[in-house]
Amino acid sequence: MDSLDRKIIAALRVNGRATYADLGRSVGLSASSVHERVGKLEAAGVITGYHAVVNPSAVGLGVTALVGIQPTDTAEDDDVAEALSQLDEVESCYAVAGDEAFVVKVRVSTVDDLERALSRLRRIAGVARTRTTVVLSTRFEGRANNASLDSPSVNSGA
Amino acid sequence: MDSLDRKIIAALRVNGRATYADLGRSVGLSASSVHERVGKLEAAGVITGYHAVVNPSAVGLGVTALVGIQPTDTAEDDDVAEALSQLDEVESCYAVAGDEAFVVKVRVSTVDDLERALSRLRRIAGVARTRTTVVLSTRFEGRANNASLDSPSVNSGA
DNA sequence: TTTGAAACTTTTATGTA
DNA sequence: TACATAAAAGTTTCAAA
Repeated sequence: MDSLDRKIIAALRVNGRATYADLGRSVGLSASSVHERVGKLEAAGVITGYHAVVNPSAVGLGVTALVGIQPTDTAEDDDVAEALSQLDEVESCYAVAGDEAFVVKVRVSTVDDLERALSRLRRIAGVARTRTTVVLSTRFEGRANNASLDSPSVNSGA
Repeated sequence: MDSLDRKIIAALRVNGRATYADLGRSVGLSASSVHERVGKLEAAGVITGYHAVVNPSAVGLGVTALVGIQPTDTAEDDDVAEALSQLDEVESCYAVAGDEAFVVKVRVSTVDDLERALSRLRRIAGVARTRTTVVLSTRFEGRANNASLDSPSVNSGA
């Protein structure tokens, strides 16, 4: 990964639909070179995908909550995570340090749906308690950290 | 928004670089019709952008933490949020209900960097205390909720 | 690794139903 | 709206450097 790769990545984080020709113009390479580099970045697992971002309210998901999951004494983390992944409302799932095993992000339409989702979460085997933090507004989300792209990365743990 | 729009959105969430021709094939519409619909979805603010997703470790951001921000009595939320947005390490910022004003997601290279980031957070005017939850592993993140796309959305709060 | 050229595909504007 | 068409643009492959 050199500085050109980092520039290409930064550009694709801003606009995931940028054409190779566009990218080439902005980094000073031919479209075919960019194509080659992007292919390698994808193959190396540096770029893991491209996704359209949708306004959650516009698709009827106006309610967001962060939920800490406290496990029972005998809970198997992997089983709990698997069960969490089965629930459509759970958008993200982080295994965390502390007395909670996971923190998940839940998105639903209404507070009624939130209530139902929480009761579903609590019924998962291995879940002892949940602690819910309701999101009042999303100030920003999923922003690129460009600090990491300005300087060569030491850690290539792809 | 009809069922075709929802299918197009779902497809673009899975693959943000799908061509209009691809999308047309998968929803049974011509490329030009898809182009027209996607343009409208973008203009209406339903689709807010397209982004490449990068493996954080591969760009040297292997340490993630969720940090609750407790405000001082006199803190102005908007000022705190603005200050949070100035920090590169803060990837997402949610205003929340409860005794914390915000929960933020922080991404850095090392625990040393995390320590520095937290001390930076605590120095923000209006921040009384922080509560940090270290992420041990990301089981999944930013997954599409397809439940919202199966049925017509009532809430079009774009 | 980069490039330009060639073959192929997609995009995008226009006209029509 | 949706579609077909066609010109412009982009993608992708490949041989050469």
